[in-house]
Amino acid sequence: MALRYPLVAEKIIQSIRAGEYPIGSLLPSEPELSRKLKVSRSTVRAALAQLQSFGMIERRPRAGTRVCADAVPPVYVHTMSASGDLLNFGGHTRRQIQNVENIVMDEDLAAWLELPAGRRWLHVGQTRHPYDSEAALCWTDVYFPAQYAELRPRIESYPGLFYTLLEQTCDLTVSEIAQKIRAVDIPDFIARHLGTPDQARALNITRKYYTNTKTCVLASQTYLPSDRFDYSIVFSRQSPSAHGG
Amino acid sequence: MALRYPLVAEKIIQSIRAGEYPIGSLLPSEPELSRKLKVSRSTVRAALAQLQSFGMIERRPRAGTRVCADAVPPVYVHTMSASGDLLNFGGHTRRQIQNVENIVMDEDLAAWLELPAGRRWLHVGQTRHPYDSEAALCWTDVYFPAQYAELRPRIESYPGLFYTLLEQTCDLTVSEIAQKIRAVDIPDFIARHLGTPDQARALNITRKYYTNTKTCVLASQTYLPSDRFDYSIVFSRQSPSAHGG
DNA sequence: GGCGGCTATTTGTCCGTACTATTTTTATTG
DNA sequence: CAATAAAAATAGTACGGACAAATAGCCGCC
Repeated sequence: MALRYPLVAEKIIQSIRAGEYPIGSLLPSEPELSRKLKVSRSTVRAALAQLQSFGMIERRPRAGTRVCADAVPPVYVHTMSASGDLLNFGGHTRRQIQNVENIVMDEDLAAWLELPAGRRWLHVGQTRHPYDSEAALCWTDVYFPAQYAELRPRIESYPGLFYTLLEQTCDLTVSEIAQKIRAVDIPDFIARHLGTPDQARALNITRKYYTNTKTCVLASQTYLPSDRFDYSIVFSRQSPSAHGG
Repeated sequence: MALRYPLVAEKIIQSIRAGEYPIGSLLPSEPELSRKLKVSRSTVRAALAQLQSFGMIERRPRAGTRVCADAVPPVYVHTMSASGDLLNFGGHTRRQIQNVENIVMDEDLAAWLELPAGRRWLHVGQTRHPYDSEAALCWTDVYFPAQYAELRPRIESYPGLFYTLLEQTCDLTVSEIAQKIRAVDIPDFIARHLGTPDQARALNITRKYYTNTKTCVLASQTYLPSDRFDYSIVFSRQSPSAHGG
């Protein structure tokens, strides 16, 4: 028996290539494809999931399916080991906690982090230093949900990354990290800690850590003065075999 | 409304950790889990698909589901589709070439791009615009090695990404992309093109494209004004091999 | 014990229906 | 004409049922 959803996927790909659904346009809706191709909506969805895994379409809930390529594009992968650290300071720096306090997230901070305002969080402000100097290299704000207050006594002494502490202590699993990089001016009080001139530029990296239920269990933002840091990644082209399906 | 399948996944993970389903053992069958957890088999399958993407279980048709880890392996993967574009402008912008010229790379530019000075390159300056406006959103400088001058007549009309043009025309394969992000001031002549105030901040993204012989065959840098752009990435925790639909 | 065949089991696939939350479009109002 | 409200459209989720195909274990048999 011939599986249907790969055939449906192939048919849609050929329609895209034939110009029926040009790049940038919306595909017909799932029920419409279901009627047109005479298969159930489940089968259409399985086919579209395959196209999505190929990177040929972008889907947005309640807004449609957009064509973004007419061929299976090469895929580049950046693999990041958690112990290998999310930034470039592997074991080259030590952490220095500057303050720990309970806060209610105000509107400005909530807008910047793209989180709901009004909730209570445990805020940790920290700096990083080279092992051979007292000079601060960068500043990080970390925000734990207030419900995880049990973490507080362990924060100072924990040597690893905070999200691993969270996973171990609170019995949860981080399944996704959303990261945003912006160019900003360094806030004055951070500039004083870091010894940078006023109006200096920095990379601001915000991260939100999510469980598989899409709950944000940790947020952080790091200020990297532009005279000391950049943000580098190497993407490698993945072997085509991984596409097999 | 609480989604069910992530909750089911979490419940199974905790059962595994609690020793109910030890590593190496078979999970109960899908219908059995469906009865036990009081959700439909579809929901069980969605949950197991998530565990599989985490690399915690192995599934074999008609042979069962085997537990192979009691924790999510600490690997985060960022998959970047090449035509699904390296930045956030999918099909939403059009390209406008501003100038094409042969240059010799001077010391300053070479230092910024971290490439050897003195070599000859073909430089292309371009802007990106929304489809419904003439206003320029961002600026990109692209540098081809001068030996690939055969590309020049095709640059204006080629609709896709330049590195794919390079691959097609010059019979080579890009196997690695090195990317660096920095916070900068927008240079004056670019600020004039983009209509941004003087001294405005921007993200500067430089990319170098390498073949498998570690030869740099393309370099680019993009200025993204900080009032219009950020750089977002989502890292997913999953087994690098698991990519199918 | 070893072999072969039968059977229940199990995942993968497919169908049709229903509901939800949000976006997009249309109609309405000031 | 702009702002607002209502309606339609859409992807995501969830349910329950059904069939296919190949495995694994069981039985009897030699």
